[in-house]
Amino acid sequence: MADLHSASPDNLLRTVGIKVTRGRVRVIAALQAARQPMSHAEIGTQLGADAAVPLDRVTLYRILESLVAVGLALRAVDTRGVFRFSAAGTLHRHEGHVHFRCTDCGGVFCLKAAPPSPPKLPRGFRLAAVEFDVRGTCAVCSARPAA
Amino acid sequence: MADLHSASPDNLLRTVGIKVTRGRVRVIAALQAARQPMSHAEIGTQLGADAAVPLDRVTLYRILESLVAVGLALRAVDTRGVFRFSAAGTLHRHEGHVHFRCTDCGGVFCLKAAPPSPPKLPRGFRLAAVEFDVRGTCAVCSARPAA
DNA sequence: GCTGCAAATGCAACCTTGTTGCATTCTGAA
DNA sequence: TTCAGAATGCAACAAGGTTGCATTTGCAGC
Repeated sequence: MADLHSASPDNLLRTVGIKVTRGRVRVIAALQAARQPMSHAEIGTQLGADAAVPLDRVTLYRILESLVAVGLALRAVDTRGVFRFSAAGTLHRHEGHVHFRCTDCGGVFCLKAAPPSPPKLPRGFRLAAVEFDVRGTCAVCSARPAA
Repeated sequence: MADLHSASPDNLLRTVGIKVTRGRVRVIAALQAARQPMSHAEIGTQLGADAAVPLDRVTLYRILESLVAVGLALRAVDTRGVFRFSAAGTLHRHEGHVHFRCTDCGGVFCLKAAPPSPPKLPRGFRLAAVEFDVRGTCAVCSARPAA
């Protein structure tokens, strides 16, 4: 399985089976190059500066949405309530392990730990998904002095 | 220091040294009565329904801001990027168990199961909170035929 | 290399959440 | 009772995010 950081955007898109468009390729490249999760505004600004043809605001939202849907990107919320996106670490589904979410930068990190088994539900309840979220401050943000 | 849950809103406000106003009293009462952190919109709706005189939107923001500033309320961001507020000290109530979120009606139910222990973190990471969210359909919504 | 269709895009308008400025009202101490 | 400063209400604004719809484009099938 391809590594999401070294693989080319084109191949990634083909692998997951969604159309290869210029916008998606540029967004994936930007996310791969970023060291920190980026907000929608940051991605838009960077793409606008990099290319003669800026990407439409709404299209960017929809591209990010589609990337999150197929697992190529991760979405988190920072302390100001703004969505931040990052390239997914690996191509395998994000069901088999646990996420650490940095409440400062919005980064999502995949932990090695196995997720716990779902608890017993009351009668009539139907289980759809289990999410084990660990929150705190990542190494980079911990080292940085508080703003 | 008085218990933040049993103490009357009036006393709490006097204790921290800010003015006792009708708006603040109502907001604290609502937060104390809530079982879950409430969004600004939820508080506004509830106060509007409870009283003949609804609280101004901006005033509610400022009341919440002042309560957070003096430590009577806590502010967090939910997964949709919306601020949620809770009476200070209520958080410990929700640490000892697991939540089930109904994706249909949005209801939150507290399960009896004990939450799993937090996994080992990489070097430099700081743990703040662990959230074990189970999602699905609650008994009522499961019984009801799909819309 | 065409063709057709679903998917993706661009544009405009809109909604929600949160903030700022300013005039008015109210709290609480003197 | 008085009154200064804090709190409130109203209007307007800003940022982030979503929806509807017409147009363009990727790509599968021929």
